[in-house]
Amino acid sequence: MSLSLPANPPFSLSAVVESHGWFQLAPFDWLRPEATSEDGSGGLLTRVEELSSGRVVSLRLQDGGDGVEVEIRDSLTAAEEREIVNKVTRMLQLERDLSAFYEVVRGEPRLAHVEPAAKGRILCSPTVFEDVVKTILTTNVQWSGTVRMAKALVDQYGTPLPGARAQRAFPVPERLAAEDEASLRSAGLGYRAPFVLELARAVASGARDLEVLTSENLPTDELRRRLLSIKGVGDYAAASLMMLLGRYDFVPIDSWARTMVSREWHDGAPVGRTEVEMAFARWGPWQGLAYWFWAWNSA
DNA sequence: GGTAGACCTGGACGC
DNA sequence: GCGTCCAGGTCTACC
Repeated sequence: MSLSLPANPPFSLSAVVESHGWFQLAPFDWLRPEATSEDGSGGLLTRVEELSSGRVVSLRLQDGGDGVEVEIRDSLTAAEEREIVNKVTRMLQLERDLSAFYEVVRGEPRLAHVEPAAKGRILCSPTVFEDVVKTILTTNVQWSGTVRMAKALVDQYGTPLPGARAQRAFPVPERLAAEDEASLRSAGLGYRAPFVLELARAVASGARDLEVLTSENLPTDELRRRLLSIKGVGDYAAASLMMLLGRYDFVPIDSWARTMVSREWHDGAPVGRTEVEMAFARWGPWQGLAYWFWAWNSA
């Protein structure tokens, strides 16, 4: 069966998918546009997803009209279909309205590319839990390490797709909560293992509700406070997660951000948090997006 | 509130 | 091939 989901214009699947490196993390798989069409349009995003009913399905997402076309091999119940619609809507931020952002950055040459290319949406996971775990996996490690750890979690703990055991979903909190720290360490998570385990157990037990963080009614300061209360989530990780949650008031400042700001505005001299913050402060509530999509001189 | 050291791993480098 | 050093954010203990 297939589902056609509309998006707030402008929309481009490849612009969302390639907004950052999430598409390289299991169980996402991305066939770039040049691999799927002669004119360079399109692209195919696939992902194995475990539904709350316990069923595991394979999703194939492609550009479709004014939104995205979702193809699922199996027939679904109405509840399962609703769940997939909700998850895809979150993954691709289909309902995000970025017209105010485009208005604010109009006239800034380094951001002139965003609106014509339908950039501004950021690829998310279907659940906040998966986004938080993966963000913890980005800390204090090079990107190749994040890719390796995400793959290990999926390969070792993800529920397989029926008939294709090599294809697995991202493990649900209950699955990770049943493990012990040594097991997660053996998956290559290192010192992050207790952080991920504690989070999974808190979510599985109901002690922590992460999905409530998607509520637009939650004040930004309160959202940040709740994210920082998660072990393993510091300033950088909280700012990154806020971007995924549609709050752009903070710039995720990591070593790359400091390097790029240093090259762009300080002739390569070492810079700290303050200089990065000052570089994007003028964009106010959109500064996170301005940073994210800035066309760096030296990138 | 600010700071130092520990955490873990892969990659770069020198021998 | 082996050993050493370093980079990458966050936590905890300490001042």
